[in-house]
Amino acid sequence: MAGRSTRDNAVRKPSSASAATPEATALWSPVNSRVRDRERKRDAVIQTAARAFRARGYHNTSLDDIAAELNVTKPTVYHYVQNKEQLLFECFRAGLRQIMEAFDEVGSTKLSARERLGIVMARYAEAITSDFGWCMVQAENQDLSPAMSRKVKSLKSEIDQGLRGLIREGARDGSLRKFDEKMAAFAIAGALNWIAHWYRSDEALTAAEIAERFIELFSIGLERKA
Amino acid sequence: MAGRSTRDNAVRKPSSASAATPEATALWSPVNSRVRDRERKRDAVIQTAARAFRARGYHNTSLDDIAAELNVTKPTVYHYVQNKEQLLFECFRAGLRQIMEAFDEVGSTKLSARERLGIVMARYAEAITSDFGWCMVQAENQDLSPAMSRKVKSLKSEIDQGLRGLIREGARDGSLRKFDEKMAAFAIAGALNWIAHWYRSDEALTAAEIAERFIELFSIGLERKA
DNA sequence: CGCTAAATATACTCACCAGTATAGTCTATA
DNA sequence: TATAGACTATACTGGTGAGTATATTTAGCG
Repeated sequence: MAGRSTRDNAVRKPSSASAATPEATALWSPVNSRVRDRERKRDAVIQTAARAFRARGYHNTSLDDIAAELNVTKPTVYHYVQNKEQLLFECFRAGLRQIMEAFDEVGSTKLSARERLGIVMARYAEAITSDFGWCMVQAENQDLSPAMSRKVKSLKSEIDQGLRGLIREGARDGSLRKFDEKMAAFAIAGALNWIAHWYRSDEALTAAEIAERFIELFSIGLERKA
Repeated sequence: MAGRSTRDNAVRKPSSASAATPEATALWSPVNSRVRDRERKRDAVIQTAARAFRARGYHNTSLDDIAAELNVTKPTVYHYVQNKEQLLFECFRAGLRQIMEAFDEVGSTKLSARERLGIVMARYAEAITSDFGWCMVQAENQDLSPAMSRKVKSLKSEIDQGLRGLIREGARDGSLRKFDEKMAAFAIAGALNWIAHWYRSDEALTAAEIAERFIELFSIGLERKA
């Protein structure tokens, strides 16, 4: 659908742009517009799968369902992904990427660990409320082959280590008090991941507002100051 | 297995206990020992299902699997539960019960809301680390028929309301500061529920120890006191 | 002992669905 | 305009697993 309409006007640029460097020419050559098109379609497949998985669950969504939502048939879906499992994995990875980006961005700043943790939590919440976020949380190991499961676990562990790292740094730079990193990271990740279970798009609060409250809660706690 | 061995010695008590009241006699009559036996077996089915679901996931566990683990065949399982969905629901309910009991116990004490919240959280953590706890967390709506889904939702909502209630009371009795109840309840429930995703029985910390740390975290937070 | 009901098993049905073999169609390009 | 290959569809296979029809055994009970 989106692919069909974008393809036509992208096709014949190269003939007029042959003065550019070979690399640039290659970028806009028809064959590469096809490649980009393919990627765009692939993304659409993954996005549609994510929405379907979130709506009905992974096991209750057949590839025929997904194909139907894309107005194509099953073999077309298989033309873009190897199998259903990989589809879930791609959804998982898309959600993960958003969170990893937050760590990357924040890693190159001079902010205190506490401030960085807050930023990561906000981006985390944003990611979790997306269709991909749902897949990230739900992509439980039992749905995946051992090989995929290992991959997922190691990627999830990166997030966990990122959180623990920030908490540890907070103890060093004095912005956070000393506390069992592992438990703190699990508590924060749990609270954030759980958003995927209750959040609906008609929710009164946005992801940013939810994150704001969570940050306050994990910062100063619930106990009344004596 | 368990059913087979317990049946034999439970069967012929009534003959020697016929001096008791009719009610007591009835309690120990063969027909009632059968009833109790049936319930015990049913519990065994549910317990086994919970363990299997936790180990391999709901959709990757067939009723043949469960039957095999009980050394019986599928129709026997169907003799104790109506269908697979109900099996999951019973597991869910077993986990839920433990948490509801915590609320009940704590409701009749004179403790501060903060103290009561701590006790509930500890029992909650305990429940979540059990096989039933896993089912409770995972029994997502997409696995259940609309009718069951509604039931599950309303039961889950009771827990949520219980948590919110304690937080609200804390603001009244001065043991907790004022804070968005809904978000606080979601954060706490999320952190606790998430335990089911990472906890393994060989975990260094017990459920009680995890709860202890979570309680501290949610009480005073991570921020270093200025 | 013989009847009744509970408990369990054998041996199916039926639907669903992941994945594929095969054959068309369209498009860029030589 | 002929060809290669990218894309998509039709129509299948094969396996799995929920649920059941039916028979058989076991245990209580008059």
